[in-house]
Amino acid sequence: MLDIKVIREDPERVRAGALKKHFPARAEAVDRLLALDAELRGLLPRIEQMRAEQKQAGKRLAGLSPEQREAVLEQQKALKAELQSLEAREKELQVGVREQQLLIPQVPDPEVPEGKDDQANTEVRRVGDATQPTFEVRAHDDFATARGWLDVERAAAMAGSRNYMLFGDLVLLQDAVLRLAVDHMVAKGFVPVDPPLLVRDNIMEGTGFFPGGEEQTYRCEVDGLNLIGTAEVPVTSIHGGEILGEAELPKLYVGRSMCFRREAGTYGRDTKGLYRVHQFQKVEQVIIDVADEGRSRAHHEAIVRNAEEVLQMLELPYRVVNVCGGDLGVPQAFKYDIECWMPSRQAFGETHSASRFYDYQARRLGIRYRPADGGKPLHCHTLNNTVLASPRILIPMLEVHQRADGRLHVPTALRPYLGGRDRL
RNA sequence: GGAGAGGUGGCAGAGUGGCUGAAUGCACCACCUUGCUAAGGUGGCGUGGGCGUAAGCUCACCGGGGGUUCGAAUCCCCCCCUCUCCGCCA
Repeated sequence: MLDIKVIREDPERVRAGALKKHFPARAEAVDRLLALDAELRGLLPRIEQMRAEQKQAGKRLAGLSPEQREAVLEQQKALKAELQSLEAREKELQVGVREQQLLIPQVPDPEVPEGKDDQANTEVRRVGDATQPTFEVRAHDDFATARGWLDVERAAAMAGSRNYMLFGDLVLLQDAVLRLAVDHMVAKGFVPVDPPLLVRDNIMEGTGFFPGGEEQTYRCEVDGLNLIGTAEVPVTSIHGGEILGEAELPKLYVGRSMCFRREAGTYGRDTKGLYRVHQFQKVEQVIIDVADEGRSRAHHEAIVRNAEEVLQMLELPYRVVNVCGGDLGVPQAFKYDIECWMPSRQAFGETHSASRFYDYQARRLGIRYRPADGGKPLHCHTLNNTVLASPRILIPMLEVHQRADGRLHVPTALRPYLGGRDRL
């Protein structure tokens, strides 16, 4: 969430930010917040004064008093009754302020393009050769099914649509790309994490997925737990509620986990193949560092490069796009997507998403650090980016590396993970 | 699942109804001392909010939420977590 002081100082900027992200309803939360906040601040001095009075009288009463005690007690009771009604209102206001504050989105950075949806994203750079080969490339799912590597029908029969089963070499290939991604990040000093997949509501809230993302989340109601949609959730929350030392920062983590998404409201979109599915595996990089915009920006560029390096090792053509306002999530200030070339679509398809949040998540989660000079604790900055998500990454793998003979080319960097094989 | 014990400031650890926002130690910050990456001395040092140009004043917070009381870290209830023992299962 945003610092309430920031909202008070420049509500117009915050409101404009919400509108740039195409969240008109959330923009209105700014006004509701300010109204509640104003009432609360009007009430607080009165309440505080009464509490101070109560405290003082109580202390005097402690020492000694024969029957004078009775009179004071009467007064105290009257004071208490009045105070209680004011406190009830205070409580309401505080809850209301928090509710509205959670709804208010992070303000997008100035260089975020205007726009309603991904059509308005702007290309930053394009890497690799996306030209079509001479033979006719089969769509990834047709190809994989023909090879006996994929069965969507049987998966759907037991689990519904948007499910899949992988078999044989495709399972091994998936493990290989995931492991390559983890190894790449570990070599860069990231600590690998195998996190909980089921988390409490407050963790979903802290990372900005709740409120708002409930529909996309599988929930285990009897236990009050939610299946994570990304390792970002538990990994960013590792230091929730803590005050770190500046010397410990930055924290570099690479989470590897299953991810689950309901994909509600996406009926009819991307129904074919492995593009949009309910469960997948993802390697995710997370950085927690000091509150410095320049450093956040530098980290952001670095984590995009990390993902690009993996794609280059996988010999996949891709482009990096600057995500427009309407395509940004609630907590993000800026986001790059990486899109891999997908021959069957004759288009680039999103495979990665790199976000910076500044202190938005850290404020919600209570991740702070004590500056080296010993000053007051500050909220950290957080960032994250996909390193690799499968099976979506298998789409370009199966199409770009498909060969005329019906076999699959194995990129050099991947061969050590597949027993040295160069074709599958 | 059953039975106990416990959750206090960055950490360790006192505190069982008002004198406690909280002893003490460590860590940390500032200054001083000291002939050398050690040791010592003095002072400071929880977090968040409100009011104030400021100095400062004030309120809340001792796992979370309710309650008792004029007054709760301290008493009662519910929940969460940790540890130990038993059971169960892998």
